Amino acid sequence: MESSKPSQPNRPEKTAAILDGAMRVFLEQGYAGTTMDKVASAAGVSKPTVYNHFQDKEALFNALMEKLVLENEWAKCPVPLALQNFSSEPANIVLKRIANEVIDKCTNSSEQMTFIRLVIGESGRFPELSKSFVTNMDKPIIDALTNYFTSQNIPTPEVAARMFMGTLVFFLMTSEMMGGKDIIPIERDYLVDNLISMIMKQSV
Amino acid sequence: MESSKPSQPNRPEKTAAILDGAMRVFLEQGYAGTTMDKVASAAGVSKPTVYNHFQDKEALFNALMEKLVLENEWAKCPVPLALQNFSSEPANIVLKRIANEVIDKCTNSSEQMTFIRLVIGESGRFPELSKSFVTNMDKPIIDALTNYFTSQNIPTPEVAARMFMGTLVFFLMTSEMMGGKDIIPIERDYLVDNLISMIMKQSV
DNA sequence: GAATAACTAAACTAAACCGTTTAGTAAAGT
DNA sequence: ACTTTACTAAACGGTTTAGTTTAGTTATTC
Repeated sequence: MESSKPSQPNRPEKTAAILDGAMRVFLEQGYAGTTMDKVASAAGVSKPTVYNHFQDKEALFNALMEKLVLENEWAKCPVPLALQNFSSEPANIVLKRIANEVIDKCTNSSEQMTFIRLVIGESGRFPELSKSFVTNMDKPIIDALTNYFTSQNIPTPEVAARMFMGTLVFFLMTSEMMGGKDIIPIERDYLVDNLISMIMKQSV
Repeated sequence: MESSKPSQPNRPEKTAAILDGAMRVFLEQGYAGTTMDKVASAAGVSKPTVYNHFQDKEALFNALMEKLVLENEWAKCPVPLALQNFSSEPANIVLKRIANEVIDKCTNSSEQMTFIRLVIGESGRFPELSKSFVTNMDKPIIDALTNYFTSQNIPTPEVAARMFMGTLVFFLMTSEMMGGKDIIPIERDYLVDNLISMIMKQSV
């Protein structure tokens, strides 16, 4: 007789192993460069098992990306949290800690950078992925920064928030992601300190 | 007898046609997603001709990217040119024109955006490509802006230059490239005007 | 008008890929 | 003991790919 459940639950630990292996392969090979054999091998699992847990390559990719976007360290991020209870410390201290956390998170583990690279690289062929990224990663940070700059009496807080993040992202992209550290060098503390000071001087 | 030239010049117009077809395919399909049959077809050329003009897929990709980086509209860019002869107009007018040219160049033709997306997406597997991009595109702009801000008595001109470009790039990336226009919306003129005003207020 | 150089269309090779099937194993429940 | 469930290793079918070969075309040159 027909079994009523079209897709069985399978073993959840295998699902996790497949997603973990898929993450390593997709992140460094891109979508088209990833083969299902490599995924199965990286997951320590047989290929039919991969297809028992996920319908096809695209379904696996989407499931992985959804997981990475939602579980990303930036989402449960220090930025919104640290700014929510507008800490009583002076603003330049708070902002410097935030900036350093963002930069460290990208420079210490190459995974964050590789993930962003993949999202951007595939944003043409997977537009929903990049929109989900903006919704779950950029928007919370921009909103939190905007609120914080509002509380600090910065005249145009939405603009200040984008200047703050934009400067850090541009620095990370050119220096780390694109190997431009020695081409347009700038000392990290010098950039962060003066970025913060230029923004805070606007306070009325 | 052996012909003394291992690689004949071929017809230069065919070389151009191949590069043109390759550009269209590589830009929208990425490296791994591009097939040599699609390139030949897009170029209006037979596949053996492609291989007569370029040794293999990777050589064609590298030749195309080198050409795009060097011939890019940003390289012979309005930014360094417009700033070289520090025009006598007021700084906020000059900067606004620059900002609008950068934004327009990205929003009007999707090609610029697709090119940057490809460079970032492949920067892991083709690190020389992204370094060449930084050298030929980012560095001239940052240097020109730094010189300009120096001439305008902005205290930390290297930082101001990175804030200016970073804010614009972050805006373009989130709004246009990643489809975040409606997720974290901001009016373009509002952003540009206040970005410039916040930087120029630093003038001593 | 024969030789040459650059090209074309089409078929081909060898390898890789996606997704499936087959046969069999290990562990659990009944 | 027998069945069921989740898995494995290996192979397979059919497609796609990078790159080559073959045979023939066009145009120029001598």
